[in-house]
Amino acid sequence: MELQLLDQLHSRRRFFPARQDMIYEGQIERSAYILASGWVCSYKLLPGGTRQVVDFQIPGDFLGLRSVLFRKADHNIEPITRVQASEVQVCDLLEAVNTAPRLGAALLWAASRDEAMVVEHLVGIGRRDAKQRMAHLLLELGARLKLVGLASNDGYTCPLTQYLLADALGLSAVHVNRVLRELREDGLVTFQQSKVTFGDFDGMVAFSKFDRHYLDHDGPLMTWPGGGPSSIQMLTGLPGP
Amino acid sequence: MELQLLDQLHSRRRFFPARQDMIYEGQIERSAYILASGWVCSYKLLPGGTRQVVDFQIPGDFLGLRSVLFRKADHNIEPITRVQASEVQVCDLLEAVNTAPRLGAALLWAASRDEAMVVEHLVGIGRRDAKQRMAHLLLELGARLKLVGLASNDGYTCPLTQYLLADALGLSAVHVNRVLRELREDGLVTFQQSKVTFGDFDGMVAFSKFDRHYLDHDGPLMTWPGGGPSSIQMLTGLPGP
DNA sequence: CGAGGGTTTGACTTGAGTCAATTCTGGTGG
DNA sequence: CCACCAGAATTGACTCAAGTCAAACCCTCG
Repeated sequence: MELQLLDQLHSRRRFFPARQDMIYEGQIERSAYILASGWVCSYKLLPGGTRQVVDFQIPGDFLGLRSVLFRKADHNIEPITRVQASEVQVCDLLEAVNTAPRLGAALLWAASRDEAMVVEHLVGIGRRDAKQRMAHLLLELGARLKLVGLASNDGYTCPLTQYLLADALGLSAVHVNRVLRELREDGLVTFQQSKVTFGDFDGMVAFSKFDRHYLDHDGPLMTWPGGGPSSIQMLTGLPGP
Repeated sequence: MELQLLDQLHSRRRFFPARQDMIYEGQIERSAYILASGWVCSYKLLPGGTRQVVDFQIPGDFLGLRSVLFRKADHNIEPITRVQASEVQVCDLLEAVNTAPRLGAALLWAASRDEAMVVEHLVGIGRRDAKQRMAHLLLELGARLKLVGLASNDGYTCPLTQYLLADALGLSAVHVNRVLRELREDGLVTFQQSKVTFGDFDGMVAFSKFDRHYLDHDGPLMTWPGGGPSSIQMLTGLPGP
């Protein structure tokens, strides 16, 4: 029954060209999306023109939850590549949650997982140096992509520019370039031609003190009778690894 | 009826001495708290001994939601002062949510508001310089304290040390001291003897580009029939301003 | 009144930013 | 198929914000 509802949520599938905001700060019409293909980033603009990328989302991610819950979106969401996504409208979502309370639990859990990721990002920017931050980010993206079958331990395809990396890591684009060169010279990772290639995966993990624990908290605490797939997979309909 | 449930949540009231963790990373017993008096901070430790304070909580704040939803707490929570708080146990919370679905909506909304605050913090650390970050933090704390009647536009009592400020802002304690001196010399704020005193409130707002918008998103989208108080106030039982 | 946090300051170092010039690349239209 | 262009990546030289180290100082509370 919940599955049926989820199918409905997936009904309105749309395409978005790169660089044209799907959601912008202050927007009133509220809708969320489930990413089917392509990458997007959520960011905030500061007076002064600089911006801070809060997170990147990849296929399978649910995005814009906060813009649905609040009256107005409090951040922007922009496709990095051409993107295919299922629109989820407020009313549908509300209805679904009312009909299937466990879906609400899954949402709450998903929101918390989101927050955990933002917290990890915060910690990185606050207390790690540029090189570690970069290594950490590349590993995190790899781990997340692997969950949906888009990466291996060797590496993955990555459409991010050095400007985007800079805005995510709180660095300047120039410094991003220097840091990437250092990592390459250390034989840890190579990021060229839109490809991330790990030269020494274990070395990366050790160097960046990467602990993927925060990515895979177990599913929602209100367990499904019969122990189905994790809530996030139910939500997004993507297969596991 | 919901009110009755909330009363139950407030039943187990406890005291905690300063500096002794209420929740620590990896902890299995899961419980959350509603802060009645005193200040606490939630933080993460990094290998290497440094730490990053994610947020401070003040009376009326609900804390530890993520530590309840996940199997293990993913961060630490430490009282800064002696603290009085009502313990909320997982089972009670679950029961309450099951009995009153709207409470679940309120929780979801509260979690999102939390995330919005962390995002704002992230943006600050990523893209604002030390002086602006400090000004912004002092204003934010002021705004939040005013909501529960603990601050005026003139200032407030603040138990934070310069070390705590440093760990929150991603700075060194020494630099925090210098930045506070500069702000004082500019006539914007004074922070001495555990008192924050605004010298030029409007100047502060202008200088730090403070926009309190993110603090007061309107209540949960599933509105209470009859339009009662906002969910957060319902949750915490504290009066509005 | 002494001790131990917490605060202040100065002197020096360093990670990261800025500016500016080149080179590389992928995509486009002729 | 190729010349061309815009955006992206690279690199060097210089600057500056913030960190580190170290030494006082100063509350406050037992």
